[in-house]
Amino acid sequence: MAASLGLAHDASCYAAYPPAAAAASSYFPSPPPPGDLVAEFPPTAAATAMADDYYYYYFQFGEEMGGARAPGCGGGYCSPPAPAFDNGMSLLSYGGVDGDGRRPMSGPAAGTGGNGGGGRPPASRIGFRTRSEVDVLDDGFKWRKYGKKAVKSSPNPRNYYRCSSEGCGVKKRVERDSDDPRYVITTYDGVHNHAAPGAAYLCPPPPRGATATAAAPCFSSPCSGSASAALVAAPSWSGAFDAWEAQLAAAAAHSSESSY
DNA sequence: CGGTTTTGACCCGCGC
DNA sequence: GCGCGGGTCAAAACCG
Repeated sequence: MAASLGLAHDASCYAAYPPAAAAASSYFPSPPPPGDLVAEFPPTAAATAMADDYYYYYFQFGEEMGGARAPGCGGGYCSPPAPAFDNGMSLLSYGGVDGDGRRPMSGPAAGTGGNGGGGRPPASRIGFRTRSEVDVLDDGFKWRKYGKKAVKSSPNPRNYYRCSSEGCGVKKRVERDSDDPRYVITTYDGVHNHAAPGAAYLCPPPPRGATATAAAPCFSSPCSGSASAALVAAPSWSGAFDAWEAQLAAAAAHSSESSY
């Protein structure tokens, strides 16, 4: 099932948090810098086919980007903002469609500034392409498999999962990239209405003394419930950033009494 | 024994 | 209307 042996630690570090948090449309405190945009759309046919109506994130890890995991990664959380490209994860592209079904992507602007870029806010359906040897990446949530289907566009079967939490209708699809089996394409559909059981991965607290413009690449402490709620509730990129800033501000204001 | 996985059947939307 | 493909259901098997 979920990553558990061998590369498990790496897998959870590299790919655990982005899906769940991004599914909440709130993962990234800020959009990736334009310079890190390699392509507007997923590079593979399978990925492209899956990106018709949801935001798609293309992650690539480690050695290919010349990056190195930050020391704290194995302990729990790596932040994905720009500075974090040194932590082994890279956001290569992201895209989506606007309300007319077109792909309006012009880089990060499409999802920033409260939709000011012309694109709609991040959709509740998000896809990731992650390089992993394990099919099911541990994202902190508990999933129950409810289907498996051979799809015509890929020689690899597609697996369907539903969040096991009662009342949470989030689903995800997992399949190997037909063009490059080293990659796993994971699609999240919906937003969790609850905190992740493995919340330490998903909503880290800001580091003591951190500022909004200097997010540390990795954290390892569990987060508070309020911080989690703020992140989950953030409706857009800007909202996510606001939430992030709120966390930072709160941490700064209460650093003397915070208890991570 | 309860939760999860498996897997064939079924349903539904879409294109022709 | 029909066939196809994708998504879901649900019962049985499996597992801790």
